[in-house]
Amino acid sequence: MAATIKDVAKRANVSPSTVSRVISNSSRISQATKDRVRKIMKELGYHPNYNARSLANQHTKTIGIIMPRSAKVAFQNPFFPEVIRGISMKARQEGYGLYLSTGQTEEEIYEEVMHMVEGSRVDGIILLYSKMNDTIMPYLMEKEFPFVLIGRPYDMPPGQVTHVDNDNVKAAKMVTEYLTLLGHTQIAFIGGDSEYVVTVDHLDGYKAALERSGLPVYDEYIVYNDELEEGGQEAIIELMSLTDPPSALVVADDIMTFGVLRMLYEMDVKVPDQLSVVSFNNVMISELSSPPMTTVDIHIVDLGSKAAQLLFDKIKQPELGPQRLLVPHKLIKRQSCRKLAAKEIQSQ
Amino acid sequence: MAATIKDVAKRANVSPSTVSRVISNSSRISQATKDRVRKIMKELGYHPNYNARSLANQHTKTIGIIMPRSAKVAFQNPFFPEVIRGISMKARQEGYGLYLSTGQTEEEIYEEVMHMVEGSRVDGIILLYSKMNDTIMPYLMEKEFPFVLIGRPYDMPPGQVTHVDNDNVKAAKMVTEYLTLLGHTQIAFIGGDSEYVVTVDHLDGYKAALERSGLPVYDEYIVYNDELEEGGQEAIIELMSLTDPPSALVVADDIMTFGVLRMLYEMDVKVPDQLSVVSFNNVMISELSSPPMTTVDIHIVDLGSKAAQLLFDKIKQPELGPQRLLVPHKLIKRQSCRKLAAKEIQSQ
DNA sequence: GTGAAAGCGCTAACAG
DNA sequence: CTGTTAGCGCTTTCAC
Repeated sequence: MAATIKDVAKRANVSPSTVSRVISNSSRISQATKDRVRKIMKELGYHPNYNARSLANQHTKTIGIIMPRSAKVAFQNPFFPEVIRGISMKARQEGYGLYLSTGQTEEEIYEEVMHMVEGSRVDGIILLYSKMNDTIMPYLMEKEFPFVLIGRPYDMPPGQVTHVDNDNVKAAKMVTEYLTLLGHTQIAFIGGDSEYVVTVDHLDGYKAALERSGLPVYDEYIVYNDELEEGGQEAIIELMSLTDPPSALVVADDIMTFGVLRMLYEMDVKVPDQLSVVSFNNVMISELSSPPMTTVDIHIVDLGSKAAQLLFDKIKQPELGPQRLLVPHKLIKRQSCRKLAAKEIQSQ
Repeated sequence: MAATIKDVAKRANVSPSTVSRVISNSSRISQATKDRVRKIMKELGYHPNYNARSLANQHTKTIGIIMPRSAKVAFQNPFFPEVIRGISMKARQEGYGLYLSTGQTEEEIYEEVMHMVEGSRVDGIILLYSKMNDTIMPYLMEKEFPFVLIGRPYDMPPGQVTHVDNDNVKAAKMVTEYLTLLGHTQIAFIGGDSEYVVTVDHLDGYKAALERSGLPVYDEYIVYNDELEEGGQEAIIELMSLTDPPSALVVADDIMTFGVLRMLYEMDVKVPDQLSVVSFNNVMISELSSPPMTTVDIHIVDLGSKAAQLLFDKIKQPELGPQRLLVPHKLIKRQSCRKLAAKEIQSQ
């Protein structure tokens, strides 16, 4: 058995409480005893027992990370590893540990969260996704348990939940306008899973841009997909077999774009010559597509570390009201878009 | 404050121990009281406190996952998310939680592991990597703490540590031979970080294959890189600027291959016409490269779930000796390799 | 500046 | 089949 606080106490001829106080570096202990006790701790290889400590002082110094259901798809997407990296950096800095959800279905995840919360397994929670009809968030709110959302709450009175997000509407509007500025008028949209809030935001931005440019919104130009690359592939077939196929594409996600690009290659449509493509995220390998893709950098790591920061603030000062943080985005121009020549531009 | 076991006991007119027993579904409790107590638990919204439980029965039902240092590079590579997914599936099935390391340097990780172990934060540990001169493994062995290694122990008497691995030597030999069968005699090797055991295994296999085919091993044909795609790019420049450049490449990793492919494209060397490429891992997006890459599927998810299984076995039966599991690999032929015509084949 | 004692919430002998 | 009791290892009043 590992050495306990009592063993140290005995050896140092002090009481357990004194040892406890030197662990927490209390100011009411003389430097002399501190030194002596610490020396003994070294000798005995003493390490405080986390569970005992958590039990006694009612906090765990660990935070829970909730992945979306279907970790399969999730983990394939570099988005999640990246936000976790962001969280991880901040957590380490603040001395917190990370507890990962493993649930595969909505119910499993719900149960898991419940266990984390009611079983005092974690001090706070970060939700890595935001979807509609979510049951987790309402639960957390009702319990008044510290949590922060990465993304934007939906179906909910505003100003209630602490979250960090990109301005996805604006970003989508921006890329769509970018495309119109290049002369495109036939711009299609391939969204992600329509359950996720980010998808509705993208769509809103896309529509707003079209309207602003006086361009019509065609329903056939709007398709959804939730299966990442495979999804991207199906979507593109649908789109390109239209009688009036688009000359430009707004794609929800870089990985999906890989699939789109691949499919396009096989269909022998040249990017960007025949079709321009922009997407979102700027994941590491984005620059390695052929051609290198133009995409929106959403600063994923920041999303993670900011979320963690907000959570720690909340944990330390529970009286803090709901916070909201927007992390900026940035268009990364590479080689998947082309400016149309004047004569190519179709009139509506 | 959340309801405790005492609250339930009082309400149900039983003793706390009885409640405890219904939680663990002891066979010595009558169905009647079980039902009654469970009903009360529902009513009160009772959930057992994890820390108290862990403290009392000396186990945590959670396992630690140790990532290699430089989570930056690590997390970029889909390998890690994938093995975690494998672990995650098995863990959930067995009712275990996942605790993730966050350390960025060898020392930080060492400390973290120490805390996990000595602080009774986890019941066992999975090491996601195996490198030379590692300090973590010796520590774990000395403590006789349950752990399993993904990869192969190095610098260590064999049969000491439980691990799951691919036969990387054989896999590398296989792909190299595949290349020779296609008529290639000038085969270069781009390895990963030379500190990692997988890299030395790849190299061994590569060399063995060359020797077996009576082909010489050129030092200039062997380069290492640890920075994934960027590394891949540097490596390829070195190689192709040789007076006698290779006609085929064995690359350590799919993501690196993306970089290689990209660079090759820019240098205007055609794959597979001018250069054949094979790599390892068969990560999800591998099939989306241009051209789709030929690679070795190492069944990453299995690596993870098998490792978890071995760990749980070990935890449940500590007397169990060191186990070893090899997960099979499989060559996935796609379009990055070409068979040389008879007249193209260089004589040595 | 330090010690004694109670308690965090649960489990596990030992009784009965 | 169920209750009593004594911890698990640490923190934290309250004394002195």
